[in-house]
Amino acid sequence: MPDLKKYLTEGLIQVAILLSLAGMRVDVDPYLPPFSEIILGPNSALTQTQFHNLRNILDGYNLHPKSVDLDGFFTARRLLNWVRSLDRLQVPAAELEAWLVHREPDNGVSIPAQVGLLEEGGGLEDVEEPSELSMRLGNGGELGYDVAENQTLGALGHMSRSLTHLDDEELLKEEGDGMSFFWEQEPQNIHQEQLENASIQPLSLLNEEEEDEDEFMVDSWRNTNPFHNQMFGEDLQDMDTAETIGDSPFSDSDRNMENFIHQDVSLHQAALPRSTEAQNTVAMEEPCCINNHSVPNINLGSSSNAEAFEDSDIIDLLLTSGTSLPSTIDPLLEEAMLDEIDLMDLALEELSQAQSEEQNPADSDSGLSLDCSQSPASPNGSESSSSSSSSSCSSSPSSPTPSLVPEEGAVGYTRIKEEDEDVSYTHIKEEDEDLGYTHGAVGGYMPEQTKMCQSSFLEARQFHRLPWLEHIGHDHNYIQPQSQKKPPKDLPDESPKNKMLEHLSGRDEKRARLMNIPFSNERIVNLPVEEFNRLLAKYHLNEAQLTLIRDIRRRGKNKMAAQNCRRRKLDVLLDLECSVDSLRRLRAKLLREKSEILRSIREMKQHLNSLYQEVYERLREEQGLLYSDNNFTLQEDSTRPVTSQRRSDSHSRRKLNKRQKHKK
DNA sequence: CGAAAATGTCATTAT
DNA sequence: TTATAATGACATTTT
Repeated sequence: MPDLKKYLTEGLIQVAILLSLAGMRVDVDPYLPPFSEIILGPNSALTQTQFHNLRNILDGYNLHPKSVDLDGFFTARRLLNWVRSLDRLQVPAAELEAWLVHREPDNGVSIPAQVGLLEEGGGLEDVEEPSELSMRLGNGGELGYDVAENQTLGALGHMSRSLTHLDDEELLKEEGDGMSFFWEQEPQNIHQEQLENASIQPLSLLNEEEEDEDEFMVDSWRNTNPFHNQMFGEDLQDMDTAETIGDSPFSDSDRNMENFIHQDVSLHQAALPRSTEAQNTVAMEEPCCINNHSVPNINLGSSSNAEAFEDSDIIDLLLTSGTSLPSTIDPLLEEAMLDEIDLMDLALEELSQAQSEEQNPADSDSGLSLDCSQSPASPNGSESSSSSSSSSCSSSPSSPTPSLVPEEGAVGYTRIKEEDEDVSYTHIKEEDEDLGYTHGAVGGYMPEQTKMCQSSFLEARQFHRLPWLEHIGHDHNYIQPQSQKKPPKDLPDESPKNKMLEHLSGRDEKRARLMNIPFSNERIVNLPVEEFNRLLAKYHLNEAQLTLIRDIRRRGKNKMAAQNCRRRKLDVLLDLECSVDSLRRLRAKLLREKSEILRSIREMKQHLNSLYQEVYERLREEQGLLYSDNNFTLQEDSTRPVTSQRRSDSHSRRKLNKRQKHKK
């Protein structure tokens, strides 16, 4: 009776605390330490076992002092102590929900597994299941287990599935092992199934830069793994294993997944009661308080609040890795990275969004802008640039230009040339050489103008920068060499007509006129070599004229080449910027996913922890035994329900099995 | 008028 | 070998 009274008192206190928390919606974190102390303190009195004494009990064990199993055993003991210390916690579901609701915001995007259990249909089933279990327990004092029940475990179905193939012998696992396996198995179970996702998802993400990353991640996560078991990514695995090793020295190389699973299954059945959830929360928050000396300081307990939990948990995960991780430094680095990452995430997110907002428009326009900056000089160049940009634009927004400029890259160049040539040809045919100076040149560039005008208003913007565009479209590009640059200025003594022409034409054109070049600069520049040579041969030109003509041609071509070159430069620059942006977004996305996964892992562990608690609680209630985990273990096989057995009976046998497995 | 950007030109190299 | 494109560097022009 005194014990019962004690339990009730504790339960009342806990309920009161939870209600207050839920009602007030106050940040739980500050309350947790005292809260857990209040709850666990008394319980610990009942269940606490002197950890150092446990080693004495181990005499029967055939464990080598240095063997991992031994450490694992101790860890298990501590875990069990902790679990039992929580056994009396009974919290209504409503309270639990409140708690979870409160906690969820802390986690931000992620939704804790517990929440999922409560909120989702499967979760409801789970909640209801316990009643059945409790009845079973009440009747037989044993935890019944069968596959069918497992399947009803909704959220836990994932694990249950794996449980179905467990061997009976596996059921006999010491609690410690169970716990350790519990920690260890998760990764394996999950990883094997999900590694593919891990490897694939990032890749796919590359192509999904624009999608809603958060939702995608979370949804996929939930869908694929109701239990949030899904883990992908080697680092996660590493962390998990590391944690296992670190927390529970049970770094059994042969992680007896089956054993673990078995217990887990039975635990599921027993843990389904809502109180479990509450216990989970409590357990999560105050693991070490139970037995500071004995509790394995499950990293879960290390951090009670969500935020601190996350960071600390990650840290724990990373730091606790004793052997599995390449080095202990890596975790530290990773931790630091994670901290940075979280901040970076936000920053990048905002940045990327801002950029996307700016760039998308700008991007769509960027192509235009590029063309604008590039095209003004030469339409040919614009097309060429568009070609280059188009290649980049596939990834970069600059691509829009293609619509304006259908031609592709080299094709664009050639085609443009042909076009120009055609135009020039027509002009040549239609015009006299005299006209060629003015109309010829103008006509030659007309296509350019039209193209430019069509390309975009931005291009037009630059048009008015170019006098020749504003007027007849004369290209003063084909300017004479520097030696010839001065002369035009030195020739103010031209007739008004010449002045006008001078104003309209480039210096090269003026120079050509002065030299009496019989054809337009445009033709000089744009004619193919054959035509050009034919043209030169057609007229009897002196050496000075030929030199000038060749210079004009060279400069004109180089001018266009320079324009193309600059255009390409800009395109490359834009492409790089786009690439950087997309990579940033991808990085942020991956980081978010990573944190989400870590969070899910933590939650899963918490949940399973609570399940263990629940199992022992049930056993204790039904069997009326205040046995300690030291003396009793859970046993189960396909033919019998879960039973508690004196450890002494099964101790050696289980160890034997374990060893055999090790050997395997 | 000066600064910055845009454009042109030359020299060089590659194709 | 020639013609031409590409490009860095510098000059000139434009804003």
